[in-house]
Amino acid sequence: MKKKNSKPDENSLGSVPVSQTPLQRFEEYLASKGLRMTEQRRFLVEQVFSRHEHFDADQLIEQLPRKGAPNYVSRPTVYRALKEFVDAGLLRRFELNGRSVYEHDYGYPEHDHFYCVQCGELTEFQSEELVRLRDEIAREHRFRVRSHRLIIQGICQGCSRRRNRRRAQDLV
Amino acid sequence: MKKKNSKPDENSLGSVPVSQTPLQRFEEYLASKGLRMTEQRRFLVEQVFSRHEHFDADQLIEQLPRKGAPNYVSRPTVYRALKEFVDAGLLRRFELNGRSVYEHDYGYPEHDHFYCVQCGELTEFQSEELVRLRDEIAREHRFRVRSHRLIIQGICQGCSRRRNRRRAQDLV
DNA sequence: ATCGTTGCAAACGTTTTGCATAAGG
DNA sequence: CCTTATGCAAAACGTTTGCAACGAT
Repeated sequence: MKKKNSKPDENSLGSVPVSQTPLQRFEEYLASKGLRMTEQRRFLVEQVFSRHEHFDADQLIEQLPRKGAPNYVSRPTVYRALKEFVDAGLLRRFELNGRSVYEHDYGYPEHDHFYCVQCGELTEFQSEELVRLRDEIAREHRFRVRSHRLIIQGICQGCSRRRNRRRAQDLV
Repeated sequence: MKKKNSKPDENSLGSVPVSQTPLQRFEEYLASKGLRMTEQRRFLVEQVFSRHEHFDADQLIEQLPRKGAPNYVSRPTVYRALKEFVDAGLLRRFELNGRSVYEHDYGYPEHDHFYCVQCGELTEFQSEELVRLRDEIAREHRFRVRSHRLIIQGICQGCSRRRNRRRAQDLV
């Protein structure tokens, strides 16, 4: 699956001021739950926040050292850590084509996604108008909003152009 | 998973006039693809449209005759049929908690969902304003919309009340 | 008669689990 | 020292597939 992420401007809408690094925040979370900071968890936080991109468990594992190498982390530990990261508010999880996809949550502004059914690209967008409308709809239905997930499916600009070009050629 | 569906008024927004039954429409789809109408497919269309509710493959299979009984349909055939129903435009598919969930699409107006993280209830709502905003955002990003999927997570009115009541009791 | 469809069993890919060992606080 | 965390192997989960027998057109 391809991905593209233009990191939205941190100074614009929805951005939460970050006073701690993800690692510090995770340490705090662990402490509050009586859990422990381990080499593996520390390393995984580092890896996960080393690049801002959507990823699934397999993609993360691929970018990690292989079995035998220095910082090897086993598959179950990766899965367990991902769950903790979500609980700790570091990551957000959603589902796409039957697998779990993760993205940065901590210190990252609220946003939604376009999903191109042609090339599989997932692009972010932000809309405060959307959040306003969401809250208004929820209020009307007496629903207490925690969060939401919106994916707009269709054809991205790139694929749209490629498609038209091809269609034009077909006529020649 | 619990479900509740107040079927939105067919005369209101987004509703498409239905000139054929789901079965007729499916027959047309099959014919157009050179596929065949079988007892199993006919029976499954019937079952799927016998009640308007979200369901996953397992829930559907549970409501079907067991192995040995008259209208038994095997698990693989159910899965194959569900895929065909989606292709034929009878059903819409989405993912929730790692499994595929299906809902009526044919003749049913566009809508979105509230998902109560407390009781797992999935409730529908309609908003033409939302569709307008979606299209506007997509236009700005030169994205060609095919469809979208929005789930608003939070606490439903019922759970909200139950929670407050309990909290009030705790104070006594 | 042809070719799509079915049921079975077995495979699949992702995620989770039980358990003995290792290691953080 | 006590308890949580890890790695391993194996299981679990929802879903898909190969194939021989069946059935619609």
